[in-house]
Amino acid sequence: MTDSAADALLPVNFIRARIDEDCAAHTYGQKVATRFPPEPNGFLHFGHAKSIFLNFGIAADYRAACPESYCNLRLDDTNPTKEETEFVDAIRADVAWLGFDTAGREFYASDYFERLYHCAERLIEAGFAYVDSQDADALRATRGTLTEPGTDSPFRSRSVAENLDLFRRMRAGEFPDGAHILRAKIDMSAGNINLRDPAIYRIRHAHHHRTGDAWCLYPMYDYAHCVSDALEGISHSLCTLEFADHRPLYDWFLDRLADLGEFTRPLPQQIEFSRLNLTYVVLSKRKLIQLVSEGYVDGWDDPRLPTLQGARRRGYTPAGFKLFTDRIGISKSDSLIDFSVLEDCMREVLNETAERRVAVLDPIKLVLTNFPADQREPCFAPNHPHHSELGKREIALTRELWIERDDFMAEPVKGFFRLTPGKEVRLRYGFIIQCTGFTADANGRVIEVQATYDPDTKSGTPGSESRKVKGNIHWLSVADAVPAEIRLYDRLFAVPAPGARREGDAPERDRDFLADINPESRHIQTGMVEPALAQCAPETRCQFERLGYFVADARDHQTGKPVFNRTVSLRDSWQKTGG
RNA sequence: UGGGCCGUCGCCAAGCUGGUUAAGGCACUGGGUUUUGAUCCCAGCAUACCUAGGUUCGAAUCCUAGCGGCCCAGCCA
Repeated sequence: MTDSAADALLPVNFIRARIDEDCAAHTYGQKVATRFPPEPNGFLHFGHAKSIFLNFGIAADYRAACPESYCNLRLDDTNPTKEETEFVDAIRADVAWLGFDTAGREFYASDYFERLYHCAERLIEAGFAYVDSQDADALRATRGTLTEPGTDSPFRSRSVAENLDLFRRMRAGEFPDGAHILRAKIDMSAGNINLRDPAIYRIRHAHHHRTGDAWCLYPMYDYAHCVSDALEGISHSLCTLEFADHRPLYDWFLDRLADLGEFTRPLPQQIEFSRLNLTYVVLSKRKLIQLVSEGYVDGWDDPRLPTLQGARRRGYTPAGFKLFTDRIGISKSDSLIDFSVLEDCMREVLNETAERRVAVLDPIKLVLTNFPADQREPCFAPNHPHHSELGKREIALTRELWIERDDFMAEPVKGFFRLTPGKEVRLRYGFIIQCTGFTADANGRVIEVQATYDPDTKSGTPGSESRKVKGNIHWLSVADAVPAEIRLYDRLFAVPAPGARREGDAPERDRDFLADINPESRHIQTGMVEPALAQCAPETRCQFERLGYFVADARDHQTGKPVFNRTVSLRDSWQKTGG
């Protein structure tokens, strides 16, 4: 039970329990083989991250017990009208970003077109498939409904010879799109609609991103997927719950093909788990496409989008996603994870790894009236409070400083313990100061705060600890601070379930998810940052002390012209309590 | 009288070949540390497992009947 500490850290779920048995019994020899099979018709989103860590994670973990284990990246490109190379490249990059090397393990369903075709002929020869010449409307009309059985096609009893001839001519390009399809001959009265003679092949005179114009006949998912799994020696084919109804079909194809000698047993087995649902976002491909194409966001990598590319630009980390997927687990129950769980995971990782820096997002000037105008007092700020090995850096304190507008209140509310007239506060890593006054413009807006500092209270000097003040605010010297573009992001949607019906809405009818977009999801402002931040590389992550985690924008940040995106704010129990 | 899946603490989630004090995490609450109202540390947090019956010495775990939720009628994946 307690073999090692490492065992205790491995995720526990029903899928791993199943695999444990197969692995121990060597059902599939010395391997556990999985695959991650996205269709290259869009960008990967947070839901895919769950699947990636599941599939690649299992292959990695089981190598200890079954050394030949692997996970394939398979591009499921069986529909030439929707798929593009651009997406393939993005998918590969995202998988790599999450930490998985797919070198030598990258496959395409389109690589198997010839083999798929061959197997289809075998199926026809064995009487398990036939060419149907009804049009799409007729097919729909004869499929039946959820409660009524379908009816047999008039073409269902064509001879093997005729089926084979037609199928070959379909491949040869003799027929236009839609003229015929190849169907599995199963049972038009099955309660499971997927078994009512499902389509196996359709004619599509279309250019495929990899096979070009070599084919005008393309296999359907249900057929291509299980065969692809078998060809790749997949042992456990993991997919989401909505495919559970397809499992009988998955097994039907493979069983028959195995009987015909095309595959050897044991055959791959499909296991379903529930997909990720997150509050305040949409994870449907259709809706993401709409948000991008209609300009509600700035592109597929907009930091507000739940795409992996967006997350990366937002400053989210692969380790954060790993923590998240471990934390939410794998099961078959419909779950709805609060977005804050993901944010907390990012905070947890960033807290450990991100160096601290100082930035003032909404600056007002603070003048230390008893501080000499020509003096520069060196102060030392540690780069990480828990990791002294990361060193410290010098920041100079001068007479004129920038402080956060929020850190001063002319008339403090109850519980406010930062700067306020007559009160003391510590300038972080500097001195204790006392507020002596402030000046406001004609509109009553504070434009400057005055204070005096106590030279005997410098941080790090003997005795400085003895004087306790509750407030502790960050600051930047006016002389040294560099202006920076700061992009503050909030949730893209204002409600937990975008597009969902709410109380008072007409029944049985969803609202337009676009109406739930949060108009305040992005604020761009100019703040001040410490000089070092103007020199850092794009994608550098750090914590702006007391504010949150930020990342130098991958596209727009330049040396001397800094641009930072807020990844996530720090937790704030002051704001939370309504202060 | 269609088929499939699910229902354990606010959110996740173990357990479900019957016998455990019903794991664990997150959130939350209280206390401690702290020059980030952050972090960190300690403590607390389901006599209860959708409901109602039944079997049993004993049921979250087995049986029956209900209730609730999700998915399926693409020549999409």
